[in-house]
Amino acid sequence: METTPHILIVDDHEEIRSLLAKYLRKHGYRVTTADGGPAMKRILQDSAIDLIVLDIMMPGEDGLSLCRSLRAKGDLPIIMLTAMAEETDRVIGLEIGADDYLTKPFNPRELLARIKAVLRRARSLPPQREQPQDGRLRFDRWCLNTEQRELLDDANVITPLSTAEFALLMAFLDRPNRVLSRDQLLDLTQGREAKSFDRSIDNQVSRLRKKIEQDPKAPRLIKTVWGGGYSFACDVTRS
Amino acid sequence: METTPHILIVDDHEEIRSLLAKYLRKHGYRVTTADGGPAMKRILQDSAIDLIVLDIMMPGEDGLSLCRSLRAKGDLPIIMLTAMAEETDRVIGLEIGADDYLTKPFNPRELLARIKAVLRRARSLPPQREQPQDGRLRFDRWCLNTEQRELLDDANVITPLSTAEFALLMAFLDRPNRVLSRDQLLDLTQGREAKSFDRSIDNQVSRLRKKIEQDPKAPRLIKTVWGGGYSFACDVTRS
DNA sequence: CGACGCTTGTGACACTTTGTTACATTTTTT
DNA sequence: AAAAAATGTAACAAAGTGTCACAAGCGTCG
Repeated sequence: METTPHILIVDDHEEIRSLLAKYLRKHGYRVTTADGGPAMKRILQDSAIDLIVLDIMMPGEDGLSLCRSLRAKGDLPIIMLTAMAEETDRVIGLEIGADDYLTKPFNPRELLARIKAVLRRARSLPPQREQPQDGRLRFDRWCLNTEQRELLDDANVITPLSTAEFALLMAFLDRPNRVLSRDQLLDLTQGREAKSFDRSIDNQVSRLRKKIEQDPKAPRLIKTVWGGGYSFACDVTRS
Repeated sequence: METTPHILIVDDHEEIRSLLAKYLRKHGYRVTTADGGPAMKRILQDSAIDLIVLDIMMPGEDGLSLCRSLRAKGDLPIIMLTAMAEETDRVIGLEIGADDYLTKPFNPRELLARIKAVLRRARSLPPQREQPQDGRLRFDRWCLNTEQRELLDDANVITPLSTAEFALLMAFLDRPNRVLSRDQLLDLTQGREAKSFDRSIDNQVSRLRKKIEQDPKAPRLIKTVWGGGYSFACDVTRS
């Protein structure tokens, strides 16, 4: 079940790309390279990339904005490379959301160590990434078919879910046993920010509870964490 | 409920400890310090630490082995400090499982940036931290299901607990038969510091006693330690 | 086109949870 | 014994939450 991590190197210098690629392959990784933003995006579309090594200094759309847009889409681990030693830029890189950075010139062995460290972190993340999920999530007495967006009970009777309810349930099922704030849920389900006094998540939770809880008044699956948000208190298995 | 991250600094040099503590506090973090492995372990038991800054060079059990043993227990974020500039040692630190490292002397501002980055990464992780076992804690005539956040009596009847009551009970159950100060309990349950004349813990204890004590007026489980705090006087078994 | 149904955000209101205050009580100190 | 410090808890207020009703948006179907 453990597959070799697939690393994407984005750098405009051919020699750096091939040097790093060779080194990382020698250490057992799968490596793909891209010479800039467009190539990177194409490859991300077509492959299951586990980590990106991204040069910050590139012609055209530069590394920083690429990093920003990557971060906006998902949480693919990013290690940034920078030729500048100035601390300011390094700090900016981290604040933008890179998981780590290295200053050129660097020892490939150190890059390797950091890749390991970052991947170790990322591996314990729910595989929410561009994994289209094979499609059946079981929890409690329910089974959610994510492809057909159907919720079946143990007698295979369909309970219809609206779009928003499905999105909310998916958000929970991908992150069980964690407290998710209303902001997070809003972001996960609709990709938008909360207005002031936004009660839409509360309502969706209320509606979802009515459908999946045996006793919506004493919810066992979707727990309220006072002052924190909600937590899906149930084990989820894929099949 | 956004709580301030609590950082533990482990270093045998008093001046470094106080310098870093002061700097990080100025930037809004809660800081506790330890002068070595034993103190570190004690503090980890008693507080809700979010991140450790760990010096690699210390007398006695050194930083590397401390890091290793920490990593074995859970995935508490670790940033290592090293006096050696040799790349080898830095790399070893990362390979052992530190999330990042800094070489002394370093700019506190850079430590700050790395703390931010590591915390951000850790926050999106499932809270796999010292989550003890599968989640059934038995004590007295009760059984607490930590996953479902349900308190059952010996007849399997559910006694509802509020979020704060559950957190308080968990703090006690993880540390039975020892005195916990109000400050510690506040930290463990809410990750915050006490205001002056803060009586919220007293109230929560009072409320919790009403639910789990047979005679709340003569508590057998949650004992008051006059001038010290409270102690959970009961054996707890996991199952 | 228009009526209908479904979905979903908003506002309203009741209810719950929680920290604070106040005061009685207990424990320690003087 | 009186005073001071610490604790228990009822009562209150503020903040957070559950959910009903309603309206706006949207597609369907006649």
